[in-house]
Amino acid sequence: MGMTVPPFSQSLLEQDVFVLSNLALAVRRRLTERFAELGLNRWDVAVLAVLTDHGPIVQRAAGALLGVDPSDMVDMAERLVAAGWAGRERDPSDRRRYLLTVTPEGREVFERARREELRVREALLAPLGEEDRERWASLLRLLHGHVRSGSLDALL
Amino acid sequence: MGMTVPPFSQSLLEQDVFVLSNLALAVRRRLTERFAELGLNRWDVAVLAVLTDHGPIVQRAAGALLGVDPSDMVDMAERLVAAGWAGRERDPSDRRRYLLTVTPEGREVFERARREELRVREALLAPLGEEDRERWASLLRLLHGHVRSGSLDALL
DNA sequence: CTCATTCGTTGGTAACTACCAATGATTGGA
DNA sequence: TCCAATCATTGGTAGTTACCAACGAATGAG
Repeated sequence: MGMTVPPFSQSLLEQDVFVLSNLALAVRRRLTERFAELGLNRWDVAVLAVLTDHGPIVQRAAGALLGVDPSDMVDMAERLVAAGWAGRERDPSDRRRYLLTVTPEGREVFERARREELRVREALLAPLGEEDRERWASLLRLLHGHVRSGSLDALL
Repeated sequence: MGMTVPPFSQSLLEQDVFVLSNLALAVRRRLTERFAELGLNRWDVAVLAVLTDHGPIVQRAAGALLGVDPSDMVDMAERLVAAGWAGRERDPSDRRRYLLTVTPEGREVFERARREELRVREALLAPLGEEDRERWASLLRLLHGHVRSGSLDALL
């Protein structure tokens, strides 16, 4: 029996937080590998998502949406521009600002990234039936919203 | 309305892998903070769990159980020994080896860590009813086992 | 016009994760 | 006895994430 993976300690498997982190890390790693095959890293995808959803957007604002420091946005934006996935132009009405836009090529590669995410998700949810998939999706979003709303802090 | 957290892009929220990663990261951060209040980092807890579950264990084997490089185990073990949470003795039958054991103080601090995990878990699951909690726990472990068994690789 | 503020940018720090090569002490097999 | 393998250890590299201070260019308020 191909037991390639080292078994964890029972004491760790009892900790939901540990299991959750471990699961997320493994899946994220998979997806990151898939993204890499498209020449994308995770930040590329995140920024492309923001540009796709929020039309032309000021570089600083895009960073704020992702919780990224303005100084760290510089290279991220530059990467996308260099790859031809994003356009960067001075805001005519405020020449300090850069307006970032997604290019057609950017939309295309982002679509491919979405499809990769779907494939990884499918592989993850493979052992689940339709009902369980819906429960999982529902619980996942519920908990995510709960945590992001800050309620978690209040309860601790 | 305290909207302190920047809203994510819809395109990112549609990606389960992203949501999962984000959720796990936030919860893990919380727990890491709690651990820090006990003077513990995440590796301390993980190693203590291994020592608790697998009696006296060879340092290298403990590392293997956690997927940690032998060279990286050195400092982790040293930290626990210095804190009085673990004992480290040469294996009488093979003096190359170190046998790591958890001390009573180690068991105690690990128990406290477990309680912290429970508190963070409780805060996370606060919006869920009893039924949903069981569903969540069940799905979480099912998916974790699925991923760790390597089935995910095969399906991609 | 002056001045405080904003924006992008440069450059730096710190912690963490994940490797890898080499070495001395020790072991066990040939 | 000799030699290959094992174990802990040292020291090194590389990538990621998350900060922070400072600066020039540009803006807008007064």
